[in-house]
Amino acid sequence: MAKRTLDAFFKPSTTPSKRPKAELTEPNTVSTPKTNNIPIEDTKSPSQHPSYPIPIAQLPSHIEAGLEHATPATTPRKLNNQPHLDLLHFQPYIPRPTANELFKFLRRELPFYRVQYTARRGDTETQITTPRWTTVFGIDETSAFIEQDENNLVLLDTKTKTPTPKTKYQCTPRPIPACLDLLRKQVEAANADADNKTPRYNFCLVNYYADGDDSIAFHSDDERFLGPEPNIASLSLGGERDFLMKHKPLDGGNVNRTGGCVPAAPVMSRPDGTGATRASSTVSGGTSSTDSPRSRVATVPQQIKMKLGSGDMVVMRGATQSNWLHSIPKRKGRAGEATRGRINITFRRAVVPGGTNNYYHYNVGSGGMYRWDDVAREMVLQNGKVERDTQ
DNA sequence: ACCATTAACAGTT
DNA sequence: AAACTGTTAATGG
Repeated sequence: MAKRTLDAFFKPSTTPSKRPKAELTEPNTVSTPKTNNIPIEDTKSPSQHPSYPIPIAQLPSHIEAGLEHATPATTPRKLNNQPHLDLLHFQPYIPRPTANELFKFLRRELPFYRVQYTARRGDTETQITTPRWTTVFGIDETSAFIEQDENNLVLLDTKTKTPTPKTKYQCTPRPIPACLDLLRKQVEAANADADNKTPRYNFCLVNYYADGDDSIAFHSDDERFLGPEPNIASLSLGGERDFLMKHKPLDGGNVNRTGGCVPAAPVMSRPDGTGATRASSTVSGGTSSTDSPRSRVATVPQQIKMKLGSGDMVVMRGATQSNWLHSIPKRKGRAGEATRGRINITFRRAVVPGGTNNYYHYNVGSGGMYRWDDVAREMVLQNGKVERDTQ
């Protein structure tokens, strides 16, 4: 393993393609194969790092094989037939059986959090418990985890190539573990454009929707810390859930913006300055009879509903985030579908430290860490050990 | 086809 | 943002 130089790392070719991305991407975690009598695939040591509350297992060889040989499982369907809409839907990206195995693996191996935070609404403060389980890994592009000695990742400032000062972040950034980093590389490759340019994600957000009560409200991932026209790949694993999209209101008025994977930090306006993103209404459809005809005009919100099944991947790009809202609504346990548990993994690229702070704040927070308990069949707070937690 | 019940949806807090 | 409330739509007996 010729180890690349720092310089090589920070100047990852501007040459698109060609060189396997593996060369360009952040090294991640240990990879010390033990050569015993056991198949090396099953002896790969877990990803470890001081920022992790627990070691994170590597993918079982059968899942890894499935990912490498059968991905993408289908050619994506393009959805760009509406204003500002530009997305790809792989149905699926990972073959269902493999996706289901991956779902169980990640649910069992990753640390999750039920983040609580306060939101200021005008003059009132409300306590909010995020209605889903979350976790996150990654670092914005102003820093990078570099393999210093063997199996030792240190955080360096991208420009100065010197150790990142503790004061740079209000959180403890964590490198993307090997099991997710493999996915990251493959998803990047699957997104090569006509010029063979691929996105370069540096963040991996994971959501676990345990049942139909877990959800995410309408929002856009359009914070400035993602740069303009962000490319965000969203992978679904496990139970099927509805994914809703609707165009942001067109009319003037309005203020708020929604942000990122949840509450955007401070309010900011869209890159184009119009700054409006709301989850409110608009409507009309005109089905109702009680509605007086005069009261509706314009703003016909086009709404899209799609089922996201295990292994499906949606990639939102271009003007999508600045013009569309999306959500995973609550669902009653009907055909048992919404009760099956679903994991969503999103890959994205943050360009400034504010993004890192925001993501760790809202996806890890400062509360306890939970892990899936296969016997109890639910997330269980990990007591005892722990934990110096972020920040 | 009708009614009763529940889920989805729009609007407010 | 997310919970809550009132209204409409879907469902199923």
